[in-house]
Amino acid sequence: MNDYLIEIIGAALSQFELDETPEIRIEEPKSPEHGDASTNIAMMLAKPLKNNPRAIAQQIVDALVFDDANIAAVEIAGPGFINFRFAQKFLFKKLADMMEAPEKFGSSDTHKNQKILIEFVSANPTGPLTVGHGRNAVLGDTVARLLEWTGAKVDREYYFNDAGRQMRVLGESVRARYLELLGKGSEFPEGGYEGEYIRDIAQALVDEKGEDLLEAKNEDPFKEKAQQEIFADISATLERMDIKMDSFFNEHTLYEDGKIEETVGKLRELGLAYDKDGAVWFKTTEFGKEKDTVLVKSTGEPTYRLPDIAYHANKLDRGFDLCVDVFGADHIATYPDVLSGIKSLGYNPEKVDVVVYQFVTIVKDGKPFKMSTRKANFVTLDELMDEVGADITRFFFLMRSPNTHLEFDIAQAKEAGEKNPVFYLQYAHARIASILRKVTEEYDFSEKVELNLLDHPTEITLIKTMLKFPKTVGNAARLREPHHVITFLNELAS
RNA sequence: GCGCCCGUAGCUCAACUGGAUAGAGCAACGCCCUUCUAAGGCGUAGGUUACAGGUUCGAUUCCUGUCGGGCGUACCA
Repeated sequence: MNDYLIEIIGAALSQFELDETPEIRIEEPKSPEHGDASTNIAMMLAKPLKNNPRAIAQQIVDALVFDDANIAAVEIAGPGFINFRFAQKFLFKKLADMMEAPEKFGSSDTHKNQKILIEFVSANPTGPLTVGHGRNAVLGDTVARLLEWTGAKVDREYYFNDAGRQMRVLGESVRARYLELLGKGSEFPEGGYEGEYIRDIAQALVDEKGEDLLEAKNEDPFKEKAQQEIFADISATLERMDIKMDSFFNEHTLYEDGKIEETVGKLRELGLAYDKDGAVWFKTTEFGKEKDTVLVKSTGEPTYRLPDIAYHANKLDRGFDLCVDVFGADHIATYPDVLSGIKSLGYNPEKVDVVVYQFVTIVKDGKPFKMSTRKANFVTLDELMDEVGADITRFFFLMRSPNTHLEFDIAQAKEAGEKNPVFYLQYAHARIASILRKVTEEYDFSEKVELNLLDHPTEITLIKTMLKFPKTVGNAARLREPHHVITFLNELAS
């Protein structure tokens, strides 16, 4: 429809002698009094034509030639808007189109033929997923679905690292609990993981191996067991949320392939990496940063930045047209460095897109619930789902724009009445389903349906609202902001 | 200090990326229903969009500055 409007307006504009035709933009007015579509073109032309907008609008309208099967009325309003009212015939035609393939309604091909990799969750296997990971997981999965709906081929990838300091501490923590369980009480490592799940893993080891591990030379067997158990736990949690990963990428492989070395080497050649104080530094000052950053510590161990750069290069090497990363606000600092890195290596940084989300606060009994991972009084994603269910959990995580802080009110989520936005929508769905069931008992829909009977103002409004769905999906996908869909559903249901 | 994000009704958040009269849900207030409590129904009120400038026909939206909050600013991830 917009294309049609642009076409007829464009034709009407030919009466003016313009050096440069401004872009004709079609908008949907907020208020139904202002019609179904609107353009500000007359206001845009006020300056070049040195005439007042309303007069220009009048000239355009006078020259407008249109098919009255599409448009019922054209009005000039306000400072110079030209408003169009769609003909009912047009709406019914759209409605009929929609009913041709209802399950595809809203999908589009704006990302057709695009291969997109979306990386999310990416929690290292040091403990159960928390609510923070939950927002990440749901956001990532939903953005993936939106991209699929707009025609893309999407791969979901989980990036993790089972080496490194964190995992060592994890192994030590398990070992300490293991010794404790066998009555050989040792000191608990400083900064170790205190969560109850560590004890469970240790218990599993005691059950399996008895005292065999007392003589273990290092924490490796403990680490391995922990990783295995925790990963199983994470996978189960994701599955519970109906999230399926296509691939898991272990940071390890970057070392095995020599990609880490290669990356440093290339950066050195480019003069962007240098040695100082026994460490290798990345000249981030070249990219507008205040300080250079460390790529490889003096211990020889890389910081996370280096593998991140190598990983993104790897993703782009795999031929994806777009790589989307989902991560929390606390990780934002590495992002510019990664972009600088891959740009230096000759990749197009525009192929990397980041969805950043702000933190989640759990509100319990009307008060924010303070969480600390180290003290293990965090709320796990599983606990949250135990409390309110998987669907509601997903919904609440999507309800808000990613870049605002999210308050997850447990009481509201558990509320079974209309106060709970999830139930509000579910009721709407249930009632429609019930009407459909009743109606299909009495009527035969294989016959042609007389859509013209749907001429009550509320029915027209409903049709118009429904027709906004494809645009909503498009926006949500493009902006990677799933909450637009929820906002839409609320409008539809009300 | 510097960087990113945010500041909208009492609270939690929308506002289709620059449009016309800034919208929902809680909470509040009023009425209806009710043996009481709870729930429910109808309705009302609630705003200088943090503040000050700027850009233009038009700003919650873009730019600058100020104030306030969150997150970073590690040879942690």
